[in-house]
Amino acid sequence: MEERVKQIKQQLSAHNYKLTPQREATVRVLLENEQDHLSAEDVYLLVKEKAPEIGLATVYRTLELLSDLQIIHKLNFGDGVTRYEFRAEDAEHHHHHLFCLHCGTVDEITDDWLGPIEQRVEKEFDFQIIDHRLTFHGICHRCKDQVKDPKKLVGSKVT
Amino acid sequence: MEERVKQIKQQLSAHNYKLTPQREATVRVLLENEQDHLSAEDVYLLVKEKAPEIGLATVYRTLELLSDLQIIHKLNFGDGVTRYEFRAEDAEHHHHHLFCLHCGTVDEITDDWLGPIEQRVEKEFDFQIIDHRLTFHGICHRCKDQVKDPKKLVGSKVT
DNA sequence: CTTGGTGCAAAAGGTTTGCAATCGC
DNA sequence: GCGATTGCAAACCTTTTGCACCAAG
Repeated sequence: MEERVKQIKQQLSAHNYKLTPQREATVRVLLENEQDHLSAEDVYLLVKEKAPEIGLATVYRTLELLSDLQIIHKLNFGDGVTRYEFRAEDAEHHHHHLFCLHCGTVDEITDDWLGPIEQRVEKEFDFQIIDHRLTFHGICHRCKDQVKDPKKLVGSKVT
Repeated sequence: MEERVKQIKQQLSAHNYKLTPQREATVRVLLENEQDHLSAEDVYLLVKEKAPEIGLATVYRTLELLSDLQIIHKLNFGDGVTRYEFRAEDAEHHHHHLFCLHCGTVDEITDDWLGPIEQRVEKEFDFQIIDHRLTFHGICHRCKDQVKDPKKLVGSKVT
């Protein structure tokens, strides 16, 4: 935990940015909720508990900064808000998401199925892959008993 | 073309909706630009050429309706706008997107690599898959000569 | 008539920006 | 003191909604 904060501090100063108290509070919230895929608003509310004076704009600016430095990832599941997650140092290309259409929860899965697929895409379509997004939309194990007609969930809000 | 309009008309009336002139104009624009992944604004501007009196809200309502009836798909590549594409009758689970981080163009590729992967996910994570999204982010063949440092494109606007 | 559909303008919701105040060398 | 950073409020942009009006059975 502390090492990770320190490491991020170094990444920031390498680009001439400071780890201000607001930025540190934001980073810590992100670290403490690493598997939650928080939205900016979520982060804001959590940071406020520790640093009540912080403004929403600062949170947005911090998230943007961390994203630019590739410390965190922006995610978009089409439900209207951007979410953020830490970038795994190496496993970047090997983790995907399970988005529950019923409760909106995002679970994470890890695997490296896409390696061979990416090679084919690069070759066959002359497309230089930098990153990918693979998300499965469906019903999570927590909701499966509550959903009678899954088809109903398809077209609606989510992209 | 005409058959497809007719077919959509039937799908609408099956749910007690009419194919009004505005809806028909919208559908035709979608059909005529089937591989372009248009945004609502794009559709609006194109429809206006044929039916200048149409309102943006009607376009949104029509797109929402078509999406609810699962005639079209909403897509979101994290660049701030929702895009729309026709739902292939059967190949639904077998097409993916190549999103160019430089020019924003979306190309489509078809394949069925994900079948076995989906089976594993359903089993291993007890997650009932309804749909998926697989998008490769990178540099398309049209842009590859203009981009010197692809890494620069990673964190920025796009999720 | 009556119901569904439309256009317009206003509202909503998430995100960004301008600017004056503030912080930390 | 000076440039970076912050908080606030206003602006922005896409999408949704309220409402009066229109159109077709």
